[in-house]
Amino acid sequence: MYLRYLEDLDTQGKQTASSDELAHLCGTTPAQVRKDLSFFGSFGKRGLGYPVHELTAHLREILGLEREWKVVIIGAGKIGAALANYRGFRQRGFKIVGVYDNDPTKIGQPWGEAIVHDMADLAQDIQREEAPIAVLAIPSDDAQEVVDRIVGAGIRAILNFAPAQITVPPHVSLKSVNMAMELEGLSFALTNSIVSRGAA
Amino acid sequence: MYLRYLEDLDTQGKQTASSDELAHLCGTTPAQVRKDLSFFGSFGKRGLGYPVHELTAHLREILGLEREWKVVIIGAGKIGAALANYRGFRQRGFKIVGVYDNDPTKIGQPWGEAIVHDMADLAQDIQREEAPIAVLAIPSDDAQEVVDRIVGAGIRAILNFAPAQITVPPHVSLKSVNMAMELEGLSFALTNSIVSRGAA
DNA sequence: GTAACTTTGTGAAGAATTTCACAAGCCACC
DNA sequence: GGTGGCTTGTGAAATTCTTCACAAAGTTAC
Repeated sequence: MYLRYLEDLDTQGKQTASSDELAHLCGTTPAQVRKDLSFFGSFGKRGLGYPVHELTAHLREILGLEREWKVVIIGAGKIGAALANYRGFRQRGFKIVGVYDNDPTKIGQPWGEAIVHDMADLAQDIQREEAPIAVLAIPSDDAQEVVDRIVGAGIRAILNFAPAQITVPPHVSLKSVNMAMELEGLSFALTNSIVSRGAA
Repeated sequence: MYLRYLEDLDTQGKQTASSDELAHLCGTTPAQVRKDLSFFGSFGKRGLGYPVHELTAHLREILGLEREWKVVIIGAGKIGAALANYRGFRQRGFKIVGVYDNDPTKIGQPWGEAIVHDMADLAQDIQREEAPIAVLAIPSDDAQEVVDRIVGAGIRAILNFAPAQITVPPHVSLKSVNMAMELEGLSFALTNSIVSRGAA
Protein backbone atom coordinates (compact mmCIF):
# COMPACT_ATOMS: atom_id res chain seq x y z
CA MET A 1 0.00 0.00 0.00
CA TYR A 2 2.84 2.36 0.80
CA LEU A 3 4.37 1.57 -2.56
CA ARG A 4 1.15 2.44 -4.36
CA TYR A 5 0.99 5.88 -2.78
CA LEU A 6 4.68 6.57 -3.02
CA GLU A 7 4.54 5.89 -6.75
CA ASP A 8 1.74 8.42 -7.03
CA LEU A 9 3.75 10.99 -5.09
CA ASP A 10 6.79 10.22 -7.21
CA THR A 11 4.99 10.84 -10.50
CA GLN A 12 3.68 14.06 -8.97
CA GLY A 13 7.31 15.02 -8.54
CA LYS A 14 7.24 15.08 -4.76
CA GLN A 15 10.73 14.76 -3.28
CA THR A 16 9.97 13.73 0.31
CA ALA A 17 7.00 12.58 2.34
CA SER A 18 6.64 12.53 6.11
CA SER A 19 5.21 9.63 8.04
CA ASP A 20 2.30 11.94 8.79
CA GLU A 21 1.54 12.47 5.10
CA LEU A 22 1.84 8.78 4.27
CA ALA A 23 -0.36 7.89 7.21
CA HIS A 24 -3.12 10.21 6.04
CA LEU A 25 -2.94 8.82 2.53
CA CYS A 26 -3.03 5.22 3.68
CA GLY A 27 -5.59 5.67 6.43
CA THR A 28 -3.24 4.69 9.23
CA THR A 29 -1.14 6.49 11.85
CA PRO A 30 2.29 8.11 11.61
CA ALA A 31 3.68 5.79 14.27
CA GLN A 32 2.45 2.79 12.30
CA VAL A 33 4.12 4.02 9.14
CA ARG A 34 7.43 4.52 10.92
CA LYS A 35 7.29 1.12 12.63
CA ASP A 36 6.38 -0.64 9.40
CA LEU A 37 9.15 0.96 7.39
CA SER A 38 11.74 0.63 10.17
CA PHE A 39 11.23 -3.13 10.02
CA PHE A 40 13.02 -3.15 6.68
CA GLY A 41 15.59 -0.43 7.34
CA SER A 42 16.14 3.19 8.17
CA PHE A 43 14.98 5.04 5.10
CA GLY A 44 13.97 8.46 6.39
CA LYS A 45 15.81 11.67 7.18
CA ARG A 46 14.99 13.35 10.47
CA GLY A 47 13.47 16.75 10.01
CA LEU A 48 12.66 16.01 6.38
CA GLY A 49 10.74 12.78 5.99
CA TYR A 50 11.21 9.89 3.59
CA PRO A 51 12.80 10.36 0.17
CA VAL A 52 9.93 9.39 -2.11
CA HIS A 53 11.82 8.12 -5.14
CA GLU A 54 14.44 6.26 -3.16
CA LEU A 55 11.92 4.64 -0.83
CA THR A 56 9.86 3.55 -3.82
CA ALA A 57 12.89 1.75 -5.19
CA HIS A 58 13.60 0.17 -1.80
CA LEU A 59 10.05 -1.13 -1.49
CA ARG A 60 10.09 -2.51 -5.01
CA GLU A 61 13.29 -4.31 -4.11
CA ILE A 62 11.82 -5.64 -0.86
CA LEU A 63 8.71 -6.88 -2.64
CA GLY A 64 10.81 -8.57 -5.31
CA LEU A 65 9.38 -6.42 -8.09
CA GLU A 66 12.70 -5.58 -9.71
CA ARG A 67 12.72 -8.84 -11.58
CA GLU A 68 10.28 -10.33 -14.05
CA TRP A 69 7.91 -13.02 -12.85
CA LYS A 70 6.45 -15.48 -15.32
CA VAL A 71 2.77 -16.15 -14.75
CA VAL A 72 0.44 -18.72 -16.23
CA ILE A 73 -3.28 -18.09 -16.26
CA ILE A 74 -5.42 -21.17 -15.84
CA GLY A 75 -8.95 -20.78 -17.12
CA ALA A 76 -9.79 -18.74 -20.23
CA GLY A 77 -13.05 -17.42 -18.84
CA LYS A 78 -14.17 -13.95 -17.86
CA ILE A 79 -11.95 -13.65 -14.83
CA GLY A 80 -8.92 -14.82 -16.73
CA ALA A 81 -9.73 -12.31 -19.47
CA ALA A 82 -10.11 -9.50 -16.96
CA LEU A 83 -6.70 -10.33 -15.54
CA ALA A 84 -5.00 -10.61 -18.91
CA ASN A 85 -6.45 -7.27 -19.99
CA TYR A 86 -5.20 -5.53 -16.91
CA ARG A 87 -2.21 -3.42 -17.90
CA GLY A 88 -0.98 -3.11 -14.33
CA PHE A 89 0.30 -6.65 -14.45
CA ARG A 90 2.97 -6.24 -17.06
CA GLN A 91 3.84 -2.80 -15.71
CA ARG A 92 4.67 -4.39 -12.41
CA GLY A 93 6.84 -7.10 -13.88
CA PHE A 94 4.36 -9.94 -14.17
CA LYS A 95 4.59 -11.52 -17.61
CA ILE A 96 1.80 -13.78 -18.74
CA VAL A 97 3.51 -16.66 -20.55
CA GLY A 98 0.47 -18.79 -21.20
CA VAL A 99 -3.28 -19.19 -20.89
CA TYR A 100 -4.77 -22.65 -20.41
CA ASP A 101 -8.20 -24.17 -20.62
CA ASN A 102 -9.66 -27.63 -21.13
CA ASP A 103 -12.60 -26.51 -23.27
CA PRO A 104 -11.92 -27.82 -26.82
CA THR A 105 -13.82 -24.90 -28.34
CA LYS A 106 -11.43 -22.46 -26.69
CA ILE A 107 -8.12 -24.25 -27.23
CA GLY A 108 -6.21 -22.77 -30.12
CA GLN A 109 -8.36 -19.65 -30.21
CA PRO A 110 -6.58 -16.28 -29.97
CA TRP A 111 -6.94 -14.65 -26.62
CA GLY A 112 -5.58 -11.16 -26.35
CA GLU A 113 -2.04 -11.40 -27.65
CA ALA A 114 -1.77 -15.07 -26.78
CA ILE A 115 -3.44 -18.31 -27.79
CA VAL A 116 -5.35 -20.58 -25.45
CA HIS A 117 -3.36 -23.73 -24.77
CA ASP A 118 -4.58 -27.16 -23.82
CA MET A 119 -4.59 -27.71 -20.10
CA ALA A 120 -3.00 -31.10 -20.80
CA ASP A 121 0.23 -29.24 -21.61
CA LEU A 122 0.13 -27.13 -18.48
CA ALA A 123 2.46 -29.15 -16.27
CA GLN A 124 5.18 -29.60 -18.86
CA ASP A 125 4.98 -25.92 -19.88
CA ILE A 126 5.37 -24.78 -16.29
CA GLN A 127 8.46 -26.90 -16.02
CA ARG A 128 9.92 -25.80 -19.35
CA GLU A 129 9.20 -22.08 -18.82
CA GLU A 130 10.04 -22.26 -15.14
CA ALA A 131 6.99 -20.15 -14.43
CA PRO A 132 6.72 -19.77 -10.66
CA ILE A 133 3.26 -18.19 -10.40
CA ALA A 134 -0.16 -19.44 -11.47
CA VAL A 135 -3.44 -17.58 -11.46
CA LEU A 136 -6.31 -19.98 -10.98
CA ALA A 137 -9.56 -18.83 -12.58
CA ILE A 138 -11.50 -22.04 -13.09
CA PRO A 139 -14.62 -23.57 -11.54
CA SER A 140 -14.30 -24.76 -7.97
CA ASP A 141 -14.87 -28.42 -8.72
CA ASP A 142 -11.62 -28.81 -10.62
CA ALA A 143 -9.56 -26.45 -8.52
CA GLN A 144 -7.83 -28.81 -6.09
CA GLU A 145 -7.04 -31.34 -8.80
CA VAL A 146 -5.40 -28.71 -10.99
CA VAL A 147 -3.55 -27.30 -8.00
CA ASP A 148 -2.09 -30.71 -7.25
CA ARG A 149 -0.94 -31.03 -10.85
CA ILE A 150 0.78 -27.65 -11.00
CA VAL A 151 2.32 -28.09 -7.57
CA GLY A 152 3.78 -31.30 -8.88
CA ALA A 153 5.10 -29.38 -11.89
CA GLY A 154 6.98 -27.03 -9.57
CA ILE A 155 4.73 -24.01 -9.23
CA ARG A 156 5.73 -21.88 -6.25
CA ALA A 157 2.83 -19.46 -5.84
CA ILE A 158 -0.88 -19.51 -6.64
CA LEU A 159 -3.41 -16.71 -6.80
CA ASN A 160 -6.75 -18.45 -6.52
CA PHE A 161 -10.04 -16.95 -7.71
CA ALA A 162 -12.02 -20.16 -7.49
CA PRO A 163 -14.46 -19.96 -4.58
CA ALA A 164 -13.00 -23.10 -3.10
CA GLN A 165 -10.66 -23.68 -0.22
CA ILE A 166 -7.61 -25.37 -1.59
CA THR A 167 -4.58 -26.90 0.07
CA VAL A 168 -0.93 -26.63 -0.90
CA PRO A 169 2.32 -27.87 0.63
CA PRO A 170 4.10 -25.36 2.89
CA HIS A 171 6.68 -24.32 0.31
CA VAL A 172 3.97 -23.03 -2.04
CA SER A 173 2.45 -19.60 -1.38
CA LEU A 174 -1.27 -19.27 -1.81
CA LYS A 175 -3.58 -16.28 -1.88
CA SER A 176 -7.26 -16.69 -2.39
CA VAL A 177 -9.67 -14.01 -3.52
CA ASN A 178 -13.23 -15.01 -2.84
CA MET A 179 -15.67 -12.48 -4.15
CA ALA A 180 -18.69 -14.02 -2.50
CA MET A 181 -16.92 -13.84 0.84
CA GLU A 182 -16.10 -10.16 0.30
CA LEU A 183 -19.73 -9.40 -0.37
CA GLU A 184 -20.73 -11.39 2.69
CA GLY A 185 -18.41 -9.20 4.73
CA LEU A 186 -20.29 -6.17 3.44
CA SER A 187 -23.57 -7.86 4.25
CA PHE A 188 -22.36 -8.36 7.81
CA ALA A 189 -21.28 -4.73 8.08
CA LEU A 190 -24.64 -3.51 6.79
CA THR A 191 -26.61 -5.87 9.00
CA ASN A 192 -24.71 -4.79 12.07
CA SER A 193 -24.32 -1.10 11.17
CA ILE A 194 -20.59 -1.19 11.45
CA VAL A 195 -18.98 2.21 11.05
CA SER A 196 -15.64 2.31 9.26
CA ARG A 197 -12.73 4.64 9.43
CA GLY A 198 -13.63 5.85 5.96
CA ALA A 199 -11.03 4.05 3.86
CA ALA A 200 -10.06 0.51 2.94
CA MET B 1 -14.97 -19.10 6.23
CA TYR B 2 -16.64 -21.24 8.85
CA LEU B 3 -19.90 -20.86 6.96
CA ARG B 4 -18.30 -22.06 3.73
CA TYR B 5 -17.04 -25.27 5.34
CA LEU B 6 -20.13 -25.87 7.39
CA GLU B 7 -22.23 -25.71 4.24
CA ASP B 8 -19.99 -28.34 2.69
CA LEU B 9 -20.33 -30.55 5.73
CA ASP B 10 -24.07 -29.99 5.72
CA THR B 11 -24.49 -31.11 2.12
CA GLN B 12 -22.34 -34.12 2.98
CA GLY B 13 -24.98 -34.91 5.56
CA LYS B 14 -22.72 -34.49 8.57
CA GLN B 15 -24.68 -33.88 11.75
CA THR B 16 -22.06 -32.37 14.03
CA ALA B 17 -18.53 -31.03 13.79
CA SER B 18 -16.03 -30.49 16.59
CA SER B 19 -13.91 -27.37 16.91
CA ASP B 20 -11.00 -29.61 16.12
CA GLU B 21 -12.49 -30.67 12.79
CA LEU B 22 -13.43 -27.12 11.83
CA ALA B 23 -9.98 -25.91 12.79
CA HIS B 24 -8.31 -28.45 10.53
CA LEU B 25 -10.58 -27.54 7.64
CA CYS B 26 -10.04 -23.82 8.06
CA GLY B 27 -6.34 -23.96 8.83
CA THR B 28 -6.65 -22.55 12.33
CA THR B 29 -6.71 -23.90 15.88
CA PRO B 30 -9.54 -25.45 17.88
CA ALA B 31 -9.25 -22.76 20.54
CA GLN B 32 -9.58 -20.09 17.88
CA VAL B 33 -12.72 -21.69 16.49
CA ARG B 34 -14.30 -21.86 19.91
CA LYS B 35 -13.41 -18.28 20.80
CA ASP B 36 -14.67 -16.99 17.47
CA LEU B 37 -18.00 -18.78 17.68
CA SER B 38 -18.48 -18.01 21.35
CA PHE B 39 -18.37 -14.32 20.47
CA PHE B 40 -21.77 -14.71 18.85
CA GLY B 41 -23.29 -17.24 21.18
CA SER B 42 -23.07 -20.70 22.62
CA PHE B 43 -23.82 -22.99 19.73
CA GLY B 44 -22.02 -26.22 20.60
CA LYS B 45 -22.88 -29.22 22.71
CA ARG B 46 -20.16 -30.45 25.07
CA GLY B 47 -19.02 -33.92 24.24
CA LEU B 48 -20.57 -33.70 20.77
CA GLY B 49 -19.39 -30.63 18.92
CA TYR B 50 -21.35 -28.08 16.91
CA PRO B 51 -24.62 -28.97 15.18
CA VAL B 52 -23.70 -28.40 11.53
CA HIS B 53 -27.05 -27.50 10.07
CA GLU B 54 -28.11 -25.33 12.95
CA LEU B 55 -24.82 -23.46 13.13
CA THR B 56 -24.96 -22.85 9.39
CA ALA B 57 -28.32 -21.15 9.85
CA HIS B 58 -26.99 -19.12 12.78
CA LEU B 59 -24.01 -17.89 10.79
CA ARG B 60 -26.17 -16.98 7.82
CA GLU B 61 -28.32 -14.99 10.18
CA ILE B 62 -25.33 -13.28 11.76
CA LEU B 63 -23.90 -12.38 8.37
CA GLY B 64 -27.23 -10.99 7.24
CA LEU B 65 -27.60 -13.54 4.46
CA GLU B 66 -31.20 -14.46 5.20
CA ARG B 67 -32.46 -11.44 3.32
CA GLU B 68 -32.00 -10.36 -0.29
CA TRP B 69 -29.50 -7.61 -1.05
CA LYS B 70 -29.88 -5.56 -4.17
CA VAL B 71 -26.60 -4.95 -5.95
CA VAL B 72 -25.69 -2.67 -8.84
CA ILE B 73 -22.65 -3.43 -10.96
CA ILE B 74 -20.81 -0.41 -12.26
CA GLY B 75 -18.68 -1.07 -15.31
CA ALA B 76 -19.74 -3.53 -18.02
CA GLY B 77 -16.22 -4.78 -18.68
CA LYS B 78 -14.60 -8.14 -18.10
CA ILE B 79 -14.61 -7.96 -14.33
CA GLY B 80 -18.23 -6.92 -14.23
CA ALA B 81 -19.07 -9.78 -16.58
CA ALA B 82 -17.17 -12.27 -14.46
CA LEU B 83 -19.13 -11.15 -11.43
CA ALA B 84 -22.48 -11.24 -13.16
CA ASN B 85 -21.79 -14.74 -14.45
CA TYR B 86 -20.96 -16.00 -11.05
CA ARG B 87 -23.84 -18.13 -9.84
CA GLY B 88 -22.70 -17.92 -6.24
CA PHE B 89 -24.01 -14.39 -6.00
CA ARG B 90 -27.67 -15.05 -6.45
CA GLN B 91 -27.40 -18.27 -4.48
CA ARG B 92 -26.22 -16.24 -1.53
CA GLY B 93 -28.95 -13.67 -1.75
CA PHE B 94 -27.27 -10.97 -3.80
CA LYS B 95 -29.54 -9.85 -6.63
CA ILE B 96 -28.03 -7.83 -9.45
CA VAL B 97 -30.61 -5.16 -10.23
CA GLY B 98 -28.62 -3.22 -12.81
CA VAL B 99 -25.42 -2.94 -14.82
CA TYR B 100 -24.07 0.50 -15.72
CA ASP B 101 -21.48 1.87 -18.10
CA ASN B 102 -20.75 5.18 -19.77
CA ASP B 103 -19.58 3.67 -23.06
CA PRO B 104 -22.28 4.56 -25.69
CA THR B 105 -21.48 1.39 -27.65
CA LYS B 106 -22.33 -0.72 -24.60
CA ILE B 107 -25.41 1.12 -23.33
CA GLY B 108 -28.60 -0.65 -24.33
CA GLN B 109 -26.79 -3.85 -25.29
CA PRO B 110 -27.93 -7.06 -23.65
CA TRP B 111 -25.62 -8.28 -20.97
CA GLY B 112 -26.40 -11.67 -19.54
CA GLU B 113 -30.04 -11.47 -18.53
CA ALA B 114 -29.92 -7.70 -18.13
CA ILE B 115 -29.30 -4.67 -20.31
CA VAL B 116 -26.48 -2.20 -19.84
CA HIS B 117 -27.81 1.08 -18.50
CA ASP B 118 -26.42 4.55 -18.90
CA MET B 119 -24.26 5.59 -15.98
CA ALA B 120 -26.11 8.90 -16.01
CA ASP B 121 -29.13 7.07 -14.56
CA LEU B 122 -27.13 5.38 -11.85
CA ALA B 123 -27.81 7.75 -8.97
CA GLN B 124 -31.54 7.95 -9.48
CA ASP B 125 -31.82 4.18 -9.98
CA ILE B 126 -29.98 3.52 -6.74
CA GLN B 127 -32.43 5.76 -4.96
CA ARG B 128 -35.49 4.30 -6.64
CA GLU B 129 -34.44 0.67 -6.18
CA GLU B 130 -32.96 1.35 -2.77
CA ALA B 131 -29.99 -0.79 -3.73
CA PRO B 132 -27.56 -0.70 -0.82
CA ILE B 133 -24.53 -2.35 -2.42
CA ALA B 134 -22.45 -1.37 -5.46
CA VAL B 135 -19.69 -3.34 -7.14
CA LEU B 136 -17.20 -0.99 -8.74
CA ALA B 137 -15.45 -2.47 -11.78
CA ILE B 138 -14.32 0.59 -13.73
CA PRO B 139 -10.93 2.18 -14.50
CA SER B 140 -9.15 3.83 -11.61
CA ASP B 141 -9.30 7.35 -12.97
CA ASP B 142 -13.06 7.62 -12.64
CA ALA B 143 -13.39 5.61 -9.46
CA GLN B 144 -13.48 8.32 -6.80
CA GLU B 145 -15.81 10.52 -8.82
CA VAL B 146 -18.31 7.69 -9.28
CA VAL B 147 -18.00 6.74 -5.63
CA ASP B 148 -18.89 10.27 -4.59
CA ARG B 149 -21.96 10.18 -6.83
CA ILE B 150 -23.28 6.87 -5.54
CA VAL B 151 -22.54 7.80 -1.94
CA GLY B 152 -24.63 10.89 -2.55
CA ALA B 153 -27.37 8.64 -3.93
CA GLY B 154 -27.43 6.67 -0.70
CA ILE B 155 -25.30 3.62 -1.37
CA ARG B 156 -24.26 1.92 1.86
CA ALA B 157 -21.55 -0.52 0.82
CA ILE B 158 -19.04 -0.71 -2.01
CA LEU B 159 -16.95 -3.60 -3.28
CA ASN B 160 -14.15 -1.96 -5.23
CA PHE B 161 -12.13 -3.72 -7.93
CA ALA B 162 -10.51 -0.59 -9.31
CA PRO B 163 -6.82 -0.53 -8.38
CA ALA B 164 -7.26 2.85 -6.72
CA GLN B 165 -7.53 3.89 -3.12
CA ILE B 166 -10.89 5.50 -2.64
CA THR B 167 -12.42 7.34 0.27
CA VAL B 168 -15.93 7.09 1.66
CA PRO B 169 -17.73 8.61 4.63
CA PRO B 170 -17.73 6.49 7.81
CA HIS B 171 -21.30 5.24 7.39
CA VAL B 172 -20.41 3.56 4.08
CA SER B 173 -18.66 0.18 4.14
CA LEU B 174 -15.87 -0.33 1.64
CA LYS B 175 -13.90 -3.38 0.61
CA SER B 176 -11.23 -3.19 -2.01
CA VAL B 177 -9.83 -6.08 -3.98
CA ASN B 178 -6.59 -5.15 -5.67
CA MET B 179 -5.30 -7.94 -7.85
CA ALA B 180 -1.94 -6.33 -8.51
CA MET B 181 -1.40 -6.04 -4.76
CA GLU B 182 -2.26 -9.70 -4.27
CA LEU B 183 0.32 -10.71 -6.84
CA GLU B 184 2.86 -8.41 -5.21
CA GLY B 185 2.23 -10.20 -1.95
CA LEU B 186 3.11 -13.46 -3.68
CA SER B 187 6.20 -11.85 -5.17
CA PHE B 188 7.26 -10.86 -1.66
CA ALA B 189 6.68 -14.36 -0.36
CA LEU B 190 8.69 -15.89 -3.20
CA THR B 191 11.50 -13.38 -2.87
CA ASN B 192 11.79 -13.96 0.83
CA SER B 193 11.09 -17.70 0.82
CA ILE B 194 8.22 -17.42 3.22
CA VAL B 195 6.83 -20.76 4.26
CA SER B 196 3.10 -20.93 4.79
CA ARG B 197 0.94 -23.12 6.95
CA GLY B 198 -0.32 -24.77 3.79
CA ALA B 199 -3.69 -23.11 3.36
CA ALA B 200 -5.13 -19.67 2.74
C1' DG C 1 26.76 29.84 14.49
C1' DT C 2 22.81 29.29 16.85
C1' DA C 3 18.05 29.10 17.98
C1' DA C 4 13.58 27.41 16.68
C1' DC C 5 11.28 24.01 14.37
C1' DT C 6 10.51 19.33 12.14
C1' DT C 7 10.62 14.59 11.81
C1' DT C 8 12.66 10.06 12.36
C1' DG C 9 13.65 5.78 14.93
C1' DT C 10 12.65 3.22 18.87
C1' DG C 11 12.23 1.59 23.70
C1' DA C 12 8.37 1.25 26.72
C1' DA C 13 3.46 1.22 27.67
C1' DG C 14 -0.87 -0.11 26.37
C1' DA C 15 -4.30 -2.74 23.78
C1' DA C 16 -5.79 -6.54 21.24
C1' DT C 17 -5.49 -11.19 19.87
C1' DT C 18 -4.29 -15.93 20.42
C1' DT C 19 -3.25 -19.85 23.07
C1' DC C 20 -3.51 -22.53 27.26
C1' DA C 21 -5.69 -25.33 30.36
C1' DC C 22 -9.34 -26.98 32.85
C1' DA C 23 -14.04 -27.10 35.05
C1' DA C 24 -18.49 -28.20 33.49
C1' DG C 25 -21.52 -30.64 30.62
C1' DC C 26 -23.04 -34.24 27.46
C1' DC C 27 -23.23 -38.93 25.59
C1' DA C 28 -22.82 -43.96 25.52
C1' DC C 29 -22.31 -48.10 27.54
C1' DC C 30 -22.80 -51.28 31.00
C1' DG D 1 -27.32 -44.73 37.89
C1' DG D 2 -22.55 -44.55 37.62
C1' DT D 3 -18.28 -44.41 34.99
C1' DG D 4 -15.25 -43.12 31.22
C1' DG D 5 -14.42 -40.65 27.21
C1' DC D 6 -15.18 -36.37 24.54
C1' DT D 7 -15.85 -31.59 23.72
C1' DT D 8 -17.35 -26.99 24.80
C1' DG D 9 -16.91 -22.41 26.92
C1' DT D 10 -13.98 -19.35 29.18
C1' DG D 11 -10.91 -17.08 32.63
C1' DA D 12 -5.96 -16.44 32.71
C1' DA D 13 -1.45 -16.39 30.57
C1' DA D 14 1.23 -15.58 26.70
C1' DT D 15 2.03 -13.41 22.63
C1' DT D 16 1.55 -10.06 19.11
C1' DC D 17 0.41 -5.63 17.46
C1' DT D 18 -0.29 -0.63 18.01
C1' DT D 19 0.38 3.68 20.14
C1' DC D 20 2.97 6.81 22.95
C1' DA D 21 6.53 9.79 23.84
C1' DC D 22 10.95 11.49 23.49
C1' DA D 23 16.00 11.68 22.44
C1' DA D 24 18.63 12.27 18.42
C1' DA D 25 19.30 14.31 14.16
C1' DG D 26 18.34 17.13 10.46
C1' DT D 27 16.59 21.76 8.37
C1' DT D 28 15.68 26.66 8.02
C1' DA D 29 16.22 31.43 8.99
C1' DC D 30 18.84 35.03 10.28
